Formats: sequence, structure tokens, C-alpha cells
Amino acid sequence: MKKAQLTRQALLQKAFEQIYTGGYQTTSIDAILAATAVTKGAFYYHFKNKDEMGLALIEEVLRPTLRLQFESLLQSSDDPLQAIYRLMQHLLFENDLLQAAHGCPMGNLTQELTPWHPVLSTALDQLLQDWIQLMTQLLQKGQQSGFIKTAVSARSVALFVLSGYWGVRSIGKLGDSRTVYTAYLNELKRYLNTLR
Amino acid sequence: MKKAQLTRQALLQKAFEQIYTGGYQTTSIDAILAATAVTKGAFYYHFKNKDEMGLALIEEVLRPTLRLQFESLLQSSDDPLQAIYRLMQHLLFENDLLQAAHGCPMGNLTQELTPWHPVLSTALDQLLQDWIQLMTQLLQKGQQSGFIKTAVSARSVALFVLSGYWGVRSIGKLGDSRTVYTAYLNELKRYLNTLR
DNA sequence: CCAAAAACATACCGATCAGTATGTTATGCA
DNA sequence: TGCATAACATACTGATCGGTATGTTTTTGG
Repeated sequence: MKKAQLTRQALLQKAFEQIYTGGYQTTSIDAILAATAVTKGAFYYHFKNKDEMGLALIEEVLRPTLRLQFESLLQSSDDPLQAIYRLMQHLLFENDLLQAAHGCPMGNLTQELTPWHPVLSTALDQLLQDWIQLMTQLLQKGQQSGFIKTAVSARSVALFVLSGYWGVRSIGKLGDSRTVYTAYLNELKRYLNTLR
Repeated sequence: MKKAQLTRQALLQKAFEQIYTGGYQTTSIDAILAATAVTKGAFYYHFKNKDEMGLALIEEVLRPTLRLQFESLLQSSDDPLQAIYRLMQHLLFENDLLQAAHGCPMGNLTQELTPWHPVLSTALDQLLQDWIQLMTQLLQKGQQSGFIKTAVSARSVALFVLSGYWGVRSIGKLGDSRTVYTAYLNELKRYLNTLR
């Protein structure tokens, strides 16, 4: 990789970390520069402004990461319900990029930016739609292969599951996230089994 | 009510509106003052600083509102599962204080403040714990009166339901909230029935 | 009615922060 | 090798915003 691309990646990476743990507004460009030992001139050479960096962050960091998670989800089991459960378990407990106290990166950004930043919100919406659609298709395939009863709406289930995930990550940011997550996973497992 | 208390209430009310629709950081004190025709001197007479106003907002606006919602929930039906469903339906569609595009006030604040504001986060956590506990007790009563199977954990269910609610309100802020909400409610109803 | 405190008004300050202006150095290519 | 441009460095600006200093008005109690 060219050296210039390396600094760009470094900026995006540190920006992601700081924004994930501290929020978008709270993370100043100066703080990112201090953490990366990059200067302001370099930053504004690579990005027109802070928002464009945010956009690049969504497209070049968040999107590939999510894609990766979902691919491992697809390979984790033939049974889509078990695959979904394992994914959630992984996202809540085992993934070392995600930390309990800091919630879901995408959920965090959505919540913070939605009221006042239409451009980034639209980008996040597109990501979410992909996410929903992938899980819906997975569930539909599960219905065709007889794993899941056909009486339920795959899209509703996908939405229901993702809602629960976003929500529990929010709740986990407040109190004792470990016990919250285990309680949630228990009930999620029970819920998923009612779909068979 | 004394005149001084009226201005205090006006400040909290407008602050709530602006913070609910625009976020905590984005809402400047100056903006609140402009909306209320109150001056800065009056503001800092009533509140030591912005954060103390945020705390008053949580305790004096959010808490009573939630309490009100829950009381109407308790009176809405003998069947706790139906009561919960009706509450969610009401919160998502019928409540005119809450608007689809702006999410859940408490969820919004939690998401935005958690990373960097421990004091307000603690206050929000206490509110949430009340919320969870009330719903847990409601479910336990439902188990005792035979509405709900005793095999499930009331606390897990409460957490599961509240997570879904917070999550779907987040998701609803992004895209077409109406269809999202209806799909969610459909699956929620199905889920709740599996608890019988 | 009048002092004292409550309640409010106005002008200002200092820090932060996104963004810019203007440079300098590194790199690739003819 | 030299030059054009990419890539970065430094110093600065203008606006915003939370908070303060210092007033003035209003209310209250004796």
C-alpha cells in the first residue's frame, strides 16, 4: 500500500476507535490528529471536512466489517436460527473489536447523528437496509429448507431480532452489561426456537 | 404556581423538546433561551450549569412521564401480555408527545451521553432500572395469575421486550418508521403469545 | 412602606474546534 | 535530473458556546 493510503487508513482507524468509544461530536479532529501523529494539513488533504471523513468511515470501515460478520454468520451453521443466535452471542461477548460498555458502533452513530445530520444518516440507513435484507433472505432460505415455520414473516423476524440487538447494546452501555447480555441471550434463544 | 417556578418549568419543557428532537450537545443554551424568551441570567439562576439542567430534565420531566405511561399500562388490561402490547402500540403510534422520527427520549439521551457523561448516565440508568423492575413485577404477577407460563424468566422477558422497543425506535429514526413499527408490532404480538 | 433577598437582565470572557491560508517536503515521471 | 504534483506541515481565523461578572427589577416579609 502506498504511504499516503497508509496515513488515510490510520486516520480512519483512529477516528473509528475514538468515535466508537466517545461519540462523533465529542471526537475532535485535533484529538484524532494527536492520536495518529498526523497534522491538520494531511487530514484536510485526505478529507474535505469532518463529515466527509465520517462518510468514508461508514463506507470504508463499518461496511466491510459488517460484511465480514455476516459472512462468518452464513458459514457458522446450516440452521439459520442457530446461526443467528451464534452471531449475536459472538457480537455481544466474543468479538474483541466491540466492547460491552461502548454499544454497537452503527447504533451509536445512528442515534447521535439522526436528528441533525441527514447525509450521514442516509448512509447509515443504507447499511441497515443491507443488514436487514441479508438476514431476511437467510430466514427465507430457512423457511424453504424447513427449518423455520412458514407462518411467520421473515422480514418481521429480522427486524425484531435486529431491534433487540440494537436495544440491548444500548441498555448494556448503562449498567452491568454482562448480566444484561446473558439474560437477553437466554430469551433470544427461547424466542428463536418458537420459530421452528 | 409561583412565577419563578413557571419560568423554570418553561425552560425544562423547551429544553426537553429541543433535546428530544435535536440531541443534547446540539441543543445550545442560547437556543433554549431564544425559544423561551428567558435570559441567560435567569437560566443560571435556576440551574448551576447545563448538566444540572439535564439532570433536572431527567428527574422532573422524564421520570414523571414514564411513571404516567406505566400507570396507564397497568390499568389497560388484566392480561399483562395484552397490556404490554397495548403500551408498545401506544408508545409507537398513538402518543402525541413521542414522534416516530425522533425516537425514544430516554434511549436517545442514553446513547448520546453514555460515552462521556457519567453523572447523567447514572441518572438514566436508575430510570431504566425502575422501568425494567416494574415490567418484571407485572410479568411475575401474570405468572402467578396463570396468564404466563412459569418456565420463562420474567426479568429476561422484560429486558427482551424493552430492548426491542429501544432498538426499533432507533431503527425507526432512519427509514420509513411506519412500516417498521407495524412489522415490529406484528412480531411482538406473536412473541408475546408464545409466553402463554 | 421599606429593606433584603429572590428573580431576572446584559455584556463580556475564555476555551474549543472546524476549517483555511500558506507554506514545505516527498514522490513519480518524462 | 528536473519539474510537476502529490503529500504533508504550521500558523492562524472566525464562529460557537458554556459560563461569569455585574448590574437591575421584582417579590416578599416584617
